[in-house]
Amino acid sequence: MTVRAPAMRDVARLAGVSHQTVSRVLNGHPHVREQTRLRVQAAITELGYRPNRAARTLVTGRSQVLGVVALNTTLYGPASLLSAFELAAAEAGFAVSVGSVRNLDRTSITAVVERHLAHRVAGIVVIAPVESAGEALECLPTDIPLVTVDGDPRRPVPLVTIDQVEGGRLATRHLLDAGHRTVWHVSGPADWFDSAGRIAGWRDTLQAAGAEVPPVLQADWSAASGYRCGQMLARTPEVTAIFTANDDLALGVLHALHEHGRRVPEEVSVVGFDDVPDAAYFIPPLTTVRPDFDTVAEVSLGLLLTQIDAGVDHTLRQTISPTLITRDSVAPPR
Amino acid sequence: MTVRAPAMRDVARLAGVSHQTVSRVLNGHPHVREQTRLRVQAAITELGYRPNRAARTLVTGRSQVLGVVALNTTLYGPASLLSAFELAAAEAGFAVSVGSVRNLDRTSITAVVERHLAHRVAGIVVIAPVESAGEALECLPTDIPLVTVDGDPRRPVPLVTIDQVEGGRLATRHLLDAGHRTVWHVSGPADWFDSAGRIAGWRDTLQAAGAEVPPVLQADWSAASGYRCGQMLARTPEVTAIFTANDDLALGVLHALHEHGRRVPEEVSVVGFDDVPDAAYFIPPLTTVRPDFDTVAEVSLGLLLTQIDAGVDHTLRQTISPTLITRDSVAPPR
DNA sequence: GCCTCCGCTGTTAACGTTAACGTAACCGAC
DNA sequence: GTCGGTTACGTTAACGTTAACAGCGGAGGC
Repeated sequence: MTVRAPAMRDVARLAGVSHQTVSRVLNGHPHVREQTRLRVQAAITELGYRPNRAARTLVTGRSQVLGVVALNTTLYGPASLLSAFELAAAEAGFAVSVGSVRNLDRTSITAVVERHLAHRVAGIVVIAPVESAGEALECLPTDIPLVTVDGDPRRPVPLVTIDQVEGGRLATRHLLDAGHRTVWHVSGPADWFDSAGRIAGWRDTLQAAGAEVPPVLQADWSAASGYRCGQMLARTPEVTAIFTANDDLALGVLHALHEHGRRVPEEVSVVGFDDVPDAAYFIPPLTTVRPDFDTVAEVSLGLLLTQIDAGVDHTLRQTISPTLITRDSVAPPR
Repeated sequence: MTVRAPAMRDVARLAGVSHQTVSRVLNGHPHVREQTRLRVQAAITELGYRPNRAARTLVTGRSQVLGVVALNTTLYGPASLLSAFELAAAEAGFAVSVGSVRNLDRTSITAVVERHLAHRVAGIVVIAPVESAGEALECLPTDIPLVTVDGDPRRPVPLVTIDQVEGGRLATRHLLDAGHRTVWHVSGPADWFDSAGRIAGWRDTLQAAGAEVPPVLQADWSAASGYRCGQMLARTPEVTAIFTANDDLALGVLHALHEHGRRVPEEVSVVGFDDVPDAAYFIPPLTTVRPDFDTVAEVSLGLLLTQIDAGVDHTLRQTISPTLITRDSVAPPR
């Protein structure tokens, strides 16, 4: 038989005060005598008292929990983001409840959001950079703080995002600067905003330089699909420079190139995106674009917290610029 | 001014019943007339009513939330596990609150657990396969359902784990069967149980075969440290077979071998662990050991749920066997 | 000396849900 | 026709916390 966990009134009784005074001590209210505060704190530690968040949530109407809606937390990008966000939230005294979603469809996203809402989360972060996520957000109660990460740039929702366009530019410009006449692109799935942004940056840069714009090779985010695209690219002699929408795709491309005996970077240059920890040990070490996930996490948490505290919806959007990491996979064309 | 969210009594009033009847409908209790149930359900959808989980938690004493304590959710293994667990939990009607922890030290692990306890989580999963996590668990209230994943095999706590020893055996035996006289090992950090298990399996197999047991090269989990070990290995002519404790390490080793002009698999064979999605596109495609994270997630959730429902602590331990995935990085020695 | 204000503390009433119990109505058995 | 049992509800009382307000001293101003 387990005994009931100690509640506020038990602490109060032991300290010889009312439960309200205990509450005041716990919440750091002013107007509590130092001596009383100490007595209460002693009682708390003696009983091993832990405040019941559920009761607090019930009476205040808001929990100290942040809900996250994430798409595929197995990928390096989302996983990094989630981890960074969780750490930042913990520092601010918030717990994080993740709701992964298997599919991109609207109903499953809505279901996850509903679950968060039922728990009366203080705010929601949506890390689901696809069209359907934006749609699902449309028909949501507007009275809850919400931040979208890598979401739809056109939607009137607070948004913090990696500057995908800038990333695409960085990669493409780097290859052009190395002397390549044009750059081929292996993109991510069409419905991801990440893909669209990177394509836009790539295309812009090409056009601004007066270079020919080759057709986009569309893949998913996997090395396997990168490999398939890479096989086509490897067979096309005029291809000398490739920008892939992430590092996994780059690995697949690298592999296909290797199989076809096309040497990197001597014959073909490759630039990736993400700077996964492994990228420096690809063969050859991969030049890539590094998004700063820590900053994205901090900024999005900040946006969420200001909404929670002030109740204001600034409809801000913050853009974090990525940086180019140069390694050995780029060289001038022969 | 936002209006108060509808509560049970609002639904009850609209449906012309008592709030208790609404509760019964919501919880699927029997003894509710079909007609009444429909009236209530209609009222629920009309008002857009969402039950308040906090109130439920308060009165029942248990929330429908599972707490996870995880170490580094950026690594492929933990990320996969977490994602799989979250999906499984959602299906069972549970939300998942993650508590990442930056360091391995006991206090930070305890802090995360305390946070979960304050939220009155229904159960806790600890995915922190290091010594210090086990210690932190020692001094925890025993009245909360708890499952350890990849934890300390010696501790009397329900545990579900990949059979690390078997994985080490699988890899080593495969290399021995290919004709190698012995197998070198690049291990993970010393305080991880994963490392210890894989080392044990490797050593056992070597000894059972009467092969010489080379010294262990200890690394962390990163490709960078794999590369450093790989450089030493590459300079040692008698090395013909290497088993690395994960695929990232293998990538680093592969890279070092390539740099030193030692061809894989012609001169040196390599086997990894984890089967990350990229492994099939390493150069050469990596033979590796695949743990079944989905099963681990399902089993650990199952263990947790039986503890929650029955209140029993079977102190079970379930071991999930990994499988060998053969690709091109292994060949007979010359 | 009285009135006011402020620092400190206690009392009471919510918050929204479930558990426990009460109460009709109905049904079949004897 | 009474009795026990079942079905279909309603009533009341918790759960543990915070908010609102009340009270009670003592300090300071007139």
